[in-house]
Amino acid sequence: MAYWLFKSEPDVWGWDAQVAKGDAGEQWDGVRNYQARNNMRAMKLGEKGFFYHSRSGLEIVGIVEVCAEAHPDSTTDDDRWECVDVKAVRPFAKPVTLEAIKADPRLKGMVLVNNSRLSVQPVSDTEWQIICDLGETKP
DNA sequence: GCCAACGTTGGC
DNA sequence: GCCAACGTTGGC
Repeated sequence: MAYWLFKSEPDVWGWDAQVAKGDAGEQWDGVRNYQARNNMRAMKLGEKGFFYHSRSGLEIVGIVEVCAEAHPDSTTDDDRWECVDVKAVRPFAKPVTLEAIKADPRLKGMVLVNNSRLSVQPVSDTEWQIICDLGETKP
């Protein structure tokens, strides 16, 4: 079971908007980057990911779950781009800020720290556990 | 709002 | 196939 991290600017698509979609979820569209797309292709139904607010907020605010595996992105005719559907699972009791992640030596290897521009990233089991602990939220 | 870092494009 | 120019992302 792999873990992931999804980034979104809260002004465009934030946690509240995701929650409003309920269990039906919503497609994670608009990704136009091969690495991010490949990560989505690798996702399996039921896998979980962090929901991160980029640009303003800069913190992990909740947990989402993949509720549909990769399919064509309906926001473009370009068949190179695919997306998964995700639904909100639960919010973080305590959001985990980028600052806190950077400050934790155990999280030095995170993609979020080393390749901040990648919008859909893998998260290791250990990183998942540590961040859930920091957020006082069950994994 | 700025700008560094990164990815993509396209001329050669 | 190289690399300069350009566009975009995201932390600050």
